[in-house]
Amino acid sequence: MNEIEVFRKYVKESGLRNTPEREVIIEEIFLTHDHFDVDTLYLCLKNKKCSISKASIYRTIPLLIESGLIKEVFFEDGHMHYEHVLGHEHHCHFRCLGCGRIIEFKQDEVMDIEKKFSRSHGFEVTGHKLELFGYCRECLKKQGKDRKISTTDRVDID
Amino acid sequence: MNEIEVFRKYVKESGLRNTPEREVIIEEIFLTHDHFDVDTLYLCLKNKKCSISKASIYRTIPLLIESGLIKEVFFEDGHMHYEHVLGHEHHCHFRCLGCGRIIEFKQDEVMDIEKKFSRSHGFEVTGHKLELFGYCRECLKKQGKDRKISTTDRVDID
DNA sequence: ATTATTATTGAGAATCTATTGCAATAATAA
DNA sequence: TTATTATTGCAATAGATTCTCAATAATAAT
Ligand SMILES: [Mn+2]
Ligand SMILES: [Mn+2]
Ligand SMILES: [Zn+2]
Ligand SMILES: [Zn+2]
Repeated sequence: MNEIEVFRKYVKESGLRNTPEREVIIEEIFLTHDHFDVDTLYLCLKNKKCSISKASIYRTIPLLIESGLIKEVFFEDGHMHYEHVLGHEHHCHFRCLGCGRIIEFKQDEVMDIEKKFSRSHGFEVTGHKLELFGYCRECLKKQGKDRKISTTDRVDID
Repeated sequence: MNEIEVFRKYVKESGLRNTPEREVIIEEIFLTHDHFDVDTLYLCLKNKKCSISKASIYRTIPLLIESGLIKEVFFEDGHMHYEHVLGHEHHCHFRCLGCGRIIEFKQDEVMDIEKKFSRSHGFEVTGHKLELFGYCRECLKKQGKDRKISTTDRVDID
């Protein structure tokens, strides 16, 4: 099932109605793997002459989250940023405090943390969000500093 | 050094000026370990007759973050929530999707993830934010469901 | 196909959060 | 004590999101 089919199934089961506007929004979101926000999505569609009102975009986003197509990634510059989920492996984010760049990385160890916490508390853990902060290599170079090597660090770089 | 002393040092070194308003804000924040937002902080102070304008609170928060006294914890209900840092051990948060409750927990394994990422990318990692999502025991009971036990789960509960 | 029902749309108004301009005040240094 | 200027409170403003409402259109029923 692709994203459109998933959404059609979702609206049917929820007693909602599908519309061309919603499918245009979904198609635009799944064109790239980039993070996005409401305004850039709105302007993208506007430039492509398939203009959709901001109200409709704001009203569609909760449906896309509910149907598992997208999720919130981070809040920045006064508004939320999203990414699509379907067909995009789960990953974590590193944010460079110097240049603002976001780097994605996969990390299976977080699953162990989920399980450990779930066991010890008797809770059901359905997901997580992990964000690392720091400085990317370019920003470290720019400052003339190399990465701080901690004493517990291995010396060989893999 | 307590929080007031840390802040006095910070304003001196930054060429700013300390004020009674700022110290009242800091004292209120460090009265409890609860998460807080601007509005509850504002109303708390208003009720205690040491009213301070919202503008001053908004202007003070970046200074408190910069001086390491507080940090952003999560964005919810359309605005940011904070917690104080000094004298409060670093921890992660579990958010119950049923009742909205936030549960704090400590988790050293994230440090390993930081180091691993730092080594493999040559970045400097200065911090992280880990949030788990799911359902707390009370919410699972309310739904008549127990926690799903995955096949990889150990059976003995520690 | 036609009709009835009602969810959805777009435009703008309203709301809410956060920032900013400004005159009065007050913290620091001279 | 005086001079300098950061800070304050208030109100105005900006920006993000939600809401109102009339027109439209997706679905179900006939
Ligand atoms: Mn991502
Ligand atoms: Mn906390
Ligand atoms: Zn960078
Ligand atoms: Zn709960």
